[in-house]
Amino acid sequence: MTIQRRCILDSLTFFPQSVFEISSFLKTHGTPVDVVTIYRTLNCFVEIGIAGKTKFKDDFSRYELISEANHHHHLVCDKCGAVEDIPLDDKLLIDEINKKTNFKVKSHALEFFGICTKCQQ
Amino acid sequence: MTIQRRCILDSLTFFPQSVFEISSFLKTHGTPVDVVTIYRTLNCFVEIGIAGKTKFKDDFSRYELISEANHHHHLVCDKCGAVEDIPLDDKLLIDEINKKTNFKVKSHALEFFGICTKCQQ
DNA sequence: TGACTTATTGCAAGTCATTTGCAATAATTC
DNA sequence: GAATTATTGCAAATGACTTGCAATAAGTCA
Ligand SMILES: [Mn+2]
Ligand SMILES: [Mn+2]
Ligand SMILES: [Zn+2]
Ligand SMILES: [Zn+2]
Repeated sequence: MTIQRRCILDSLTFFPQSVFEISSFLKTHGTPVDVVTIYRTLNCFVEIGIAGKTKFKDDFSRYELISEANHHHHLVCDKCGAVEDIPLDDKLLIDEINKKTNFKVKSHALEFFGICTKCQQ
Repeated sequence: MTIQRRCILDSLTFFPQSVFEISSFLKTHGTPVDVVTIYRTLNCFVEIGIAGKTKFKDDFSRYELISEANHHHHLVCDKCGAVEDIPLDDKLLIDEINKKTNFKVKSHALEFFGICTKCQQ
């Protein structure tokens, strides 16, 4: 556990952030960390299961904290790119899959694209 | 409408394929087309709404035909990468979102990861 | 504590999917 | 069929991400 790793961990949220965003945040909060270190650390966090990696339509990865208690899905604005967290009942869907196939579901990504509240005005 | 575009359109399926796969297919079927042309054509197809672009965990894009009548979702095998199409009733989820927020959903991607039938043996 | 071992950092350089510039070629228009 | 316009394919650029490696910091054990 190093200073850099602690800072990266502290800057993670349930809101998925890009490496660029994390890097900017750390720069303006007194502890600049090289992007390479951020990449390596986040990959490590994903492997040990404390962070999740997501990719939306733009093509860079976003990272967020993972917790069983906080399972949720994402509403992504097509206009401004804002991401909203939303808890959804995904049990029915998984039951449906189990009924129809014998694919063994281990994880899932439910993402909805559209226009956020702000951009509707 | 050129020969190349016709060939690319004909090689599309409801099964999402990578540019590499489409390129290989065209090479072994008498009509090699430059990958740049494939990229440009597929982007065009996506813009006019006849093709869909998907990204799974590996990081290259996959393209498939789109049709209202054939709306479906994907089961992606974590082991072999196989993709299975599955129709799912997503109405309830979207209703749930409309009830909880005023985000205006325009499209969605429901992807399930796990182990396919073959890889379970 | 301090010498020793091991893991992490940061820069530079490499990789790989995708995009862009541009001249040659093909399709469309008149 | 000549003139206009769009599409092709090569080479080169881009941009997110990874890797090599020497310097530095953490952890270990007397
Ligand atoms: Mn989230
Ligand atoms: Mn499909
Ligand atoms: Zn928005
Ligand atoms: Zn499989």
